[in-house]
Amino acid sequence: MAAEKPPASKRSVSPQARRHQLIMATIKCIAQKGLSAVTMADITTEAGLSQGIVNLHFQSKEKLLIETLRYISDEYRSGLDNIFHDSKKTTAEKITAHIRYDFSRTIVDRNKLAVWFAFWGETKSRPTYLAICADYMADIASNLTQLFAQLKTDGNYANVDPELTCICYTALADGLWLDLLVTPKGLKPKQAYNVAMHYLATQFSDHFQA
Amino acid sequence: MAAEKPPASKRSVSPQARRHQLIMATIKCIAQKGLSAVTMADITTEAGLSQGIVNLHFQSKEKLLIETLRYISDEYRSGLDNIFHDSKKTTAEKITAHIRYDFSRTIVDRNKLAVWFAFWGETKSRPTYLAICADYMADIASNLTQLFAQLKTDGNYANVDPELTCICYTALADGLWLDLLVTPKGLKPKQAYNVAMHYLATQFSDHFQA
DNA sequence: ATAATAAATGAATGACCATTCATTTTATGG
DNA sequence: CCATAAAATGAATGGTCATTCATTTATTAT
Repeated sequence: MAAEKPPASKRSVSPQARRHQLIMATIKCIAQKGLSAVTMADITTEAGLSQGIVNLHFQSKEKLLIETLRYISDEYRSGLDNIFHDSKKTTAEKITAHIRYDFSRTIVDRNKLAVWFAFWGETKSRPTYLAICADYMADIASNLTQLFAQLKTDGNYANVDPELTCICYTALADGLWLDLLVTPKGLKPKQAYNVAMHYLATQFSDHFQA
Repeated sequence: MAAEKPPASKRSVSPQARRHQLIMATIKCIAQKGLSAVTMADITTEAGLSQGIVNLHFQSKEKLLIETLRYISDEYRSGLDNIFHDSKKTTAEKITAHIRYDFSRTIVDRNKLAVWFAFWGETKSRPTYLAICADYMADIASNLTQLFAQLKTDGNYANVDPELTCICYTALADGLWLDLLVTPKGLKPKQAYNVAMHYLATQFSDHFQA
């Protein structure tokens, strides 16, 4: 049992894969029906599995929802961590990569955006959701502030306040995501990226172009 | 019946007042329990009224929710309209008033913020919610872009793109609201106001101080 | 006062839905 | 190939909740 890890298991799929499959179905269903209307039946049907499967793998609907939030949080955070720890990039390149990532296809996916905002809308009443969100936010803010502080030094930007710039950029990105979710006919990802760049150019004019 | 309008009616409260009372209770309940968990019983108890009252005044739960969204949309929009049409203010003063308003107690109320984000999180799956949001957003963007264009002319800001500045400011404000909702221990309304001003100062440096 | 009308109540109804669990299917070790 | 265990199924269960409506209460007109 503990003797060997699944060596190319022939079982249809591993429990871990099944959990992942269910999380994917959940994202799709929340986007389609809204967090307040998704049912277990919606999710299991979307996944092409039976009624009881969620309780088997996640114990309850609530736990599945929490794991879904954790999944998209972790996905986002780890993408940014890779950029932050990429020793081949300069500070300015890391910042550029960060913004590119923020408006890349992986992140600016309307299904996932719908999930983000669905959970954010419930954070006031659900401490668990809040804790997951606050956790990854603090982490990313810390990294980004560091990058801005570094560029301030490197580029002799006496007037830049790295913390302020981080708060402003982060809020801007959140707001642009909201725009992308709510008015898909209006703003496009490429434009959203340009808006973000426009702001950074006001702070680091020698490194970024509006 | 149609002969005279209610002349200081002695009825406990008018139907209109009762509807308002129920909308207020709904805002409070959504903030407390989240959109996905509020029940009719929660709302009617909060309002101190009976079970059936919502169906009497709004026909259904869904219609009450829509009216609630419409209420906060209209409240926000009308506040900004007053500022925009205030002939005693200069363009710069109107912009300042707009931002002050965006981060005033009336707007930055965590109960109302929770309601905004609760509905935004569902817009992808509910066309009616989307329509209400898109409507007031377009309206406000149009006014604000006009103000920025005017200030560009008045202040000789050759490099300012009024539309871009409007998109950027609007997204920034949305993101700051999210911060105020999600991390109330972190950002305070006054700071959020300062962040917004910091951005405007990058565009109109002779008129605004960071 | 009294009748007529409108507003409000809250117990009863029925639909919906998360969860359970006895049964079936599938995989693995001997 | 059989026995054992793990995974998956889906019908049945019970709880929750929006909605209804017969009844009660309050208001106005006569």
